[in-house]
Amino acid sequence: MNRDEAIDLLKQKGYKATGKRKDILWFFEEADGYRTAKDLTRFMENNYEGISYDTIYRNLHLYHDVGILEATELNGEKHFRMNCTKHHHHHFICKDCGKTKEIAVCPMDDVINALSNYTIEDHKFEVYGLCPACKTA
Amino acid sequence: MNRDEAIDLLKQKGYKATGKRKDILWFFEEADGYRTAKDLTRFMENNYEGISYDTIYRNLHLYHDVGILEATELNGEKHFRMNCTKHHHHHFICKDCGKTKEIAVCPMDDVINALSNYTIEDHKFEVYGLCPACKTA
DNA sequence: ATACATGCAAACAATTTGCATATTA
DNA sequence: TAATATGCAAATTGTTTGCATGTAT
Repeated sequence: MNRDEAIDLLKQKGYKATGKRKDILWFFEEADGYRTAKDLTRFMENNYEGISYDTIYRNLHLYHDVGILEATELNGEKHFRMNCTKHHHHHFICKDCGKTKEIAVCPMDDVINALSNYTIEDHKFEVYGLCPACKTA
Repeated sequence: MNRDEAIDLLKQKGYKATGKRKDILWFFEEADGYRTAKDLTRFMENNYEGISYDTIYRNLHLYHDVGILEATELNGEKHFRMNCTKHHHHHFICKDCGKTKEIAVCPMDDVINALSNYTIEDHKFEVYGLCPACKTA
């Protein structure tokens, strides 16, 4: 999902595409990886007129509910990134910069049989470490 | 890891095996699944003379650092369970009761090749849903 | 115009810290 | 006894809420 698609989705669901909301989307589009509420706040302070934390959280929740953002826990903090659900995939996540790389492998096929009497609702497969750039630096 | 092994490990590292610490281990051994700080506190209030939250958190951290407990995020809350690192494996986790079931599959072999210039430090593969018992209830 | 969004301030929850006291090895 | 653990109270951090005002449609 990119910024424009997200704005369309918002409008389509009856939410307003305000300036702050567009800025937030811009931030995540540029980030291309996982970012915290604090990262976002700092960005808004530096590049725009600032934003209050309640608005940050309200919009992070909204975006997550609507499916614009996806969330994960990284280094003990909640992180968000633009959601891409066009095709199912998993991520390598850099612990340093938060950037992600798609992993083609999904292990669920092998698992489903082994859990026949369980109800599977969701799964998470994530690989953590350092990306080539952060590895060098 | 069971309670006695954990106590040995504690002593071996120079920590004291106090009454509260043993109670905490007892709780997690019985639980056989993921539990929150609040779950643990409630247990201590009901079954022992109670415990203060600071002691709860100090010991959860200690146990996690030492490797007695492992942690994960479940339903938006931090959960802990007894760690078993004797053999590498992953979990199905019941969103309702927190109990876990080992999964024999680990997808990492397939992934390592695809990430040759990345430094892989860790990975997480978890399947969430309802266990047979909670499914019925 | 009107429904939704924002900021402010305050509430709330979760977690951590300093320090005095109690406990284990 | 000497080092470590605990409780208490207070501080800190992260997140949420009510309400008045501002803004997009």
